[in-house]
Amino acid sequence: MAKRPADPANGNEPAARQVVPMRDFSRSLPMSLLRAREAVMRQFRPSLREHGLTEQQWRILRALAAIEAAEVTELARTAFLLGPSLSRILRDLEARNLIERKTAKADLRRSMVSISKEGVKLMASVAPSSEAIYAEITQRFGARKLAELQEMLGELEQSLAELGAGEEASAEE
Amino acid sequence: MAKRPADPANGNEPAARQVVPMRDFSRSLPMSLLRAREAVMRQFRPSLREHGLTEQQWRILRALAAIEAAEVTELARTAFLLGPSLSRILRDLEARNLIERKTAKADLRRSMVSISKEGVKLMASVAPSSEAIYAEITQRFGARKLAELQEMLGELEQSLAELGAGEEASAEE
DNA sequence: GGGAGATACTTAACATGTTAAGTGAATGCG
DNA sequence: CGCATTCACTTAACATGTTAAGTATCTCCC
Repeated sequence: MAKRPADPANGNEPAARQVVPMRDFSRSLPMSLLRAREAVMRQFRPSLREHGLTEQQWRILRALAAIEAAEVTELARTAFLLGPSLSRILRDLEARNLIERKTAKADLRRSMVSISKEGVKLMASVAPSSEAIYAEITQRFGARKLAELQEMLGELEQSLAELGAGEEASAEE
Repeated sequence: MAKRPADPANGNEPAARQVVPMRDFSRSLPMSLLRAREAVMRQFRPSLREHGLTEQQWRILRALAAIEAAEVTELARTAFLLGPSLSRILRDLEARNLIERKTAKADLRRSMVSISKEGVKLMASVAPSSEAIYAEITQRFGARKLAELQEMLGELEQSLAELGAGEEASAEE
């Protein structure tokens, strides 16, 4: 193994040091978004946890609270969850009696999901602290800036929505 | 009661309809961030997938490519992964010979992780398309707006970092 | 009206997120 | 020195993300 010259600073022998040219990793857009979201969610998680809810379960309850009932697919779109995740979570929420399910009469494939009374009660117990946290975030960051940020995020989403739609050219089979 | 009046439109009986007052769900900051990030990652995932890498594995390789070697904890911070996730992924990356590990001589608890030659080779094969995608995103959204967005995201993170640090007053034990 | 294809989910399998507990090694202090 | 504490990581356990398959139902066209 006389393969490498001695390393002056320490006994290690790194295989590479900036061999592949790329942007600074920590400043990439995905990382920025990830970190920002984590910073926000970190504020909410403890409160949700106290009430025995995960972030996703909370999303589902919130989505359901605003409407009477929804098909699973529609709910997935609203709560921004993939079908399989939603399936599992609905199973658990139903077991906890937080939601109710009934298959549609007209189309036996569809099932209509709605929040139960217990679900509403749970939501009511979580909402105040959740709203308080959101208010605190808004105040810290600034309401105007927050609105601007959300505007930009929406535009970003728009820009990319067009992109991801019509092209599956390269390595699809 | 007669808790609820009959529902005129259909045979269902929803337990609640906007019973708990909350902001419009789809416009909450966490959702905006989640959707934006998903829109971005959707662009990258296919390319990574072709090379047999997940998003997180790619983050680790990128982080390692810029430095010679790093302790696991340091790497977790850089790649923004929790310890347990990182442990598993490192185990797998090591099995695939994409990284190398050696325990530090001075402190047997620490292990120094570095990217291997194979790892560098793999990175080199992914980087071009990854950079191209990033360039496309930048162009679509606008370089200036992108910079602004990242600036705001950083500020948001800052605002909340202070908040989450010094307070564990309420229901901690 | 019958069968091919599309739909609405659900299951399965594997990877990661998240919290708690475990393990071995270093540190500090009596 | 001895031992409790802290530290760096790993394992474990459970929930979700992600893709692929499976299942039942529905649609449409011949």
